[in-house]
Amino acid sequence: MQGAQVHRSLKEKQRQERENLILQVAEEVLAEKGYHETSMDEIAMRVGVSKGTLYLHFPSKEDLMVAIFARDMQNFSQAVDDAIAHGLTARAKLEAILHFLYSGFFSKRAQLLYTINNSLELRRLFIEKGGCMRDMWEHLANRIMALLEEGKAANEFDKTIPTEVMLSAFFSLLSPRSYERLIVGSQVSADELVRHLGKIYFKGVAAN
Amino acid sequence: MQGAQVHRSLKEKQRQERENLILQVAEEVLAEKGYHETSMDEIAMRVGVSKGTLYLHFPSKEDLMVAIFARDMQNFSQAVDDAIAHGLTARAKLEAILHFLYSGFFSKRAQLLYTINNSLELRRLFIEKGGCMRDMWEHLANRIMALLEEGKAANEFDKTIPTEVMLSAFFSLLSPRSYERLIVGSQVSADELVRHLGKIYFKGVAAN
Amino acid sequence: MQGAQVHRSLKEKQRQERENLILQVAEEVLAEKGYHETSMDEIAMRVGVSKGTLYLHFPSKEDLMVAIFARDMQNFSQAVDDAIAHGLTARAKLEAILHFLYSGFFSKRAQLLYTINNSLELRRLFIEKGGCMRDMWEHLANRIMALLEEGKAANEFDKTIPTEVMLSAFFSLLSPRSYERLIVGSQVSADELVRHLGKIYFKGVAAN
Amino acid sequence: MQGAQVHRSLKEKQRQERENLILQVAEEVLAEKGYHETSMDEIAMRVGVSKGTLYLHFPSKEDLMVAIFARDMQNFSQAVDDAIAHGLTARAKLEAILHFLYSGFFSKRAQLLYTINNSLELRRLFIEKGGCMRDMWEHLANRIMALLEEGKAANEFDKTIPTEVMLSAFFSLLSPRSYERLIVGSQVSADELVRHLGKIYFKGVAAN
DNA sequence: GATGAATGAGAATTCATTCAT
DNA sequence: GATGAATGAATTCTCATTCAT
Repeated sequence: MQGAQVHRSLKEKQRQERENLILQVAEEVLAEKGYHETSMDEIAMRVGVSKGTLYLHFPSKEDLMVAIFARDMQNFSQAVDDAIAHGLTARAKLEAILHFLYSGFFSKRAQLLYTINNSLELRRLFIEKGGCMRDMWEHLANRIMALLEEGKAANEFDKTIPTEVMLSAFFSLLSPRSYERLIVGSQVSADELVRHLGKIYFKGVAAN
Repeated sequence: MQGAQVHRSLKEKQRQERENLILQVAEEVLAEKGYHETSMDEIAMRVGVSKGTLYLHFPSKEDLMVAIFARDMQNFSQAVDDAIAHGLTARAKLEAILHFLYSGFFSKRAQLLYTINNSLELRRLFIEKGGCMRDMWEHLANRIMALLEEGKAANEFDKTIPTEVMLSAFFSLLSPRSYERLIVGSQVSADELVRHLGKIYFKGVAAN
Repeated sequence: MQGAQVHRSLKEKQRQERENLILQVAEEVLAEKGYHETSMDEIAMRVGVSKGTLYLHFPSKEDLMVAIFARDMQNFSQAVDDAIAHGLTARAKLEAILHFLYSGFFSKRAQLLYTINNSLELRRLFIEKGGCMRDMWEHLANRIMALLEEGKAANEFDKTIPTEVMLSAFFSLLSPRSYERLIVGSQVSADELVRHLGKIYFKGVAAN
Repeated sequence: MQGAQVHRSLKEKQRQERENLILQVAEEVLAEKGYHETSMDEIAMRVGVSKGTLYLHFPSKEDLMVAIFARDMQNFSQAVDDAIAHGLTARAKLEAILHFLYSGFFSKRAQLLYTINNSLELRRLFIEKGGCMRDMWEHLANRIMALLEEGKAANEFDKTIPTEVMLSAFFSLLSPRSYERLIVGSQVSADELVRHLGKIYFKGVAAN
C-alpha cells in the first residue's frame, strides 16, 4: 500500500515536472511569436510530446496561456515579497522589483508581462477566464501601491501624484518592446538601460 | 467636357470618402481586437459594405493595416510639425506632442500607436511591407530626438541620459493600455493623467 | 426617316465591329491563358471597354466562349468549302485544310481548337450550351469524313481503317501543345513541322 | 520493442494506403473535371475524409497534383523499362508502350497524361514546382527518342523525319479526348482503336 | 496514460455578374 | 448605351480540439 503511495507520488512528481516543462516552453514561444502565431503544434514539438498530451494538462490553449501568466504572477509575487522583506526604503524596494523584472535578459520576464499586457486577445482572455487572475493582479498592484504610499509617507515621493498613476507609470515605463532596438542595436546595455529608466522614474516621482 | 471632369472628380471624392470610412472603421476594430481577431468580414459588416469592396480599395488585409498606420503617421507627423513651429522651449514642444497623442479619448490615437507597436505580427508586417513606413518612423524619431537634444543644449534636460533612452521612455511612458483602467474606472480624467505623466517624465529627464 | 435607318445601321455596324473586337481579344487571351485564368476584367481591359460592355454583348462568360468557338467554326467551315472547291484529289483537299489550320503561327487557330477541345470545362460547356455548336461540328466532321471516303473510293486511302478513326487521327495528330517546344525551341519551323506531320498522316492512312 | 516496430510499420502502411486512396480519387476527379473545377472539398468528400486530412498528406492542392503526376510518371517509366527489356524491334517496344498507355479503358492513364499535358495551368505548375518532374519527363522523352533512333538505325523508321517530330507525333496521335466519342459511341472498341492508330503511326513513320 | 490522425469551423481572397448613375 | 463600383458565392488553407488505438 505504501509502495502504491510512493508510486502515486512519483507519478505525480513526473506529472508536475512535465507540466512545468510545458509551461516553460510555451512561455518561450509566446514571448517569441505572440498569441496567435503560437500554435499548439509548435509547443508540443518543442516540448517533445504529442499535442494530445498538452490537452491532458491544459484543457485549452487559453487555459495554457492563463497558466503561464499565473505562474509568472506567482514568481513576481515572490519577488515582491523578497523586495519588501529586504529593502530599507520604499524606493529601494521598488528598485529591487524593477531589477527583478528586467534583470538578466530584459526580455524573458518583462517581454512576457509586456506581451500579455498588450495583446488585446490575451487581456480579454484573462478578464474572461481568469477570475483568480484578476485577484492576483489586484493583490500585487495593491502591495506595490502600498510601497508607493509608504514612499509618499516617508516624503520620498511626490504626494500630489495619485498613487494609481504612479503605479501605471511604473509598469508602462518599462515596456520592453520600445527598448528592444536599443538593446539589439547595442547602443546601450540592458543593465544600463534599467538604471537610466529607474533614474528617470524615481526622479520623476520624487518629492519636491 | 467639364461635366465629365466634375463627374470624374465627384466619383473620386466619393471614393476617397469611402476609403476613409473603411480606414476609420478598420482602425476602430483593430484598436478593439488586435490584428488577428480583426476579420475582413467584420470590418466589411461594420462599414456596411461587402467583403469584396474592401478588396477594391486595399489589395490585402496587410495592406489595409499598413494604410491605417500610414495615415496615422501622417497625422502624427503633422502634429510634430505644428508643435515644432509653435512651441518655445523643447519641453513645450514635446508637451504639445504629448497632448496631441493623448488628447481626446486618449485611446483613439494612442491605442493605435500602441497596438501597432506592440503586436509582434504587425511589427513584422511593417518591417516587411512598409519600406516607406520604416522611413517615416525613422524620420519622426529623428525629429523628436532633435527636440530632446535641443533641450539638452538649452540645459533643460539631463545630458547624462542617452537621447535614445529618453526617446524610448517618452513613448513607452504613455502606453495607453496600462492606463485604461484608470480612465475607464474614472479614477482620473484623461487630461489630468496626461498632465501627471508629463510631469513625471519631464521632471525625470530634467537637468540636475 | 431614312436618316434614322442609316443611323440605325451605322450603330449596328459599330456594334458589330465592337463585338468582333471583343471576340478577337478574348480569343487571344483564351489561347494564352486557358479558360479559368482568363478573367472578364482582363478581356475588358485589353479591349479598352468596361466589364459592363462585355455583358452588353454576351450574357455570360460562357456565352462569350461559345461565340468565340462559333466564329472559328465559321471560318473553318469556309476554309473547308474552299478546300473542297479548289482541291483536285481528296488528299490535296485535306492537305489544304491542314494548312489552313496550322499555317501562319501554328498557334492562333490551332491552339484555339486545341485549347477548346481539351479543356474539360469548355467541352462540357459546349455540350451543354451549344446546341447549334454540336450541329456545326457534326456538319464539319461529316464533310471531312466525306473527303476521307472520297479518298478511299479513289483508292488513295486505306479502306480497312474506319473513317471515324481517320477523322480523329486527322485532328489529334496536330495537337499544337505537343509541338510547342519544337517550335519554341526552334528545332524545326512551323511549316516544316506541318509538312512532316502531313507526310506521316497521309502515308499512315494511304492505301496498301 | 518489436511490438512498437510492428505498430509503427502498421501505421505507416495505413498511411500509405490512405495516401494512395487520395491520389487515386483525386486522379479520377482531375481526369473528369480538370484542374480548376476540381476542388479540395470534392476530393475530400469523394474519398470520405475531411478537407483537413487532405492537407495532412499534401501541403497544397498544387502538391497533390504534382504527386498524382509523379506517380503516373513512375508507372509510365516502369512500363517503358519493361517494354525495352522485352521487345525485340524498336517498333515492338514502342507498340508495347502504346498499349500500356491506352490499354484498359483508354481513359484512365491516357486521359490523365492528356489532361496534364494540355492544361495550361498544370503545365505552368509542373514547370515551377516540379523540378524533378521536368527531369523525369526529359528522361522518359529521351528513352523513347532512343527507341526511335534505334528504329531509324535498323532501317525500320524514316530517317528524313526528325526524331523530335516523331516523338511529338507519337504522343499527340493518341490524345484520348479526340477519340472519346468513338469509344463512348461504341463505334469502335478501345483495343481496335489502338491497333488502328498504331498502324497509322508506324506506317506513317516507316522507312521508304 | 500517451499519441497523432482526423475533424471542421473560420479566415483571406477571387471573380463572374449586376445595377445605379 | 456605357460604366465600373459593389456584391457574395466559392475556394484554398489553418489550427484548436477530439478520440480511437
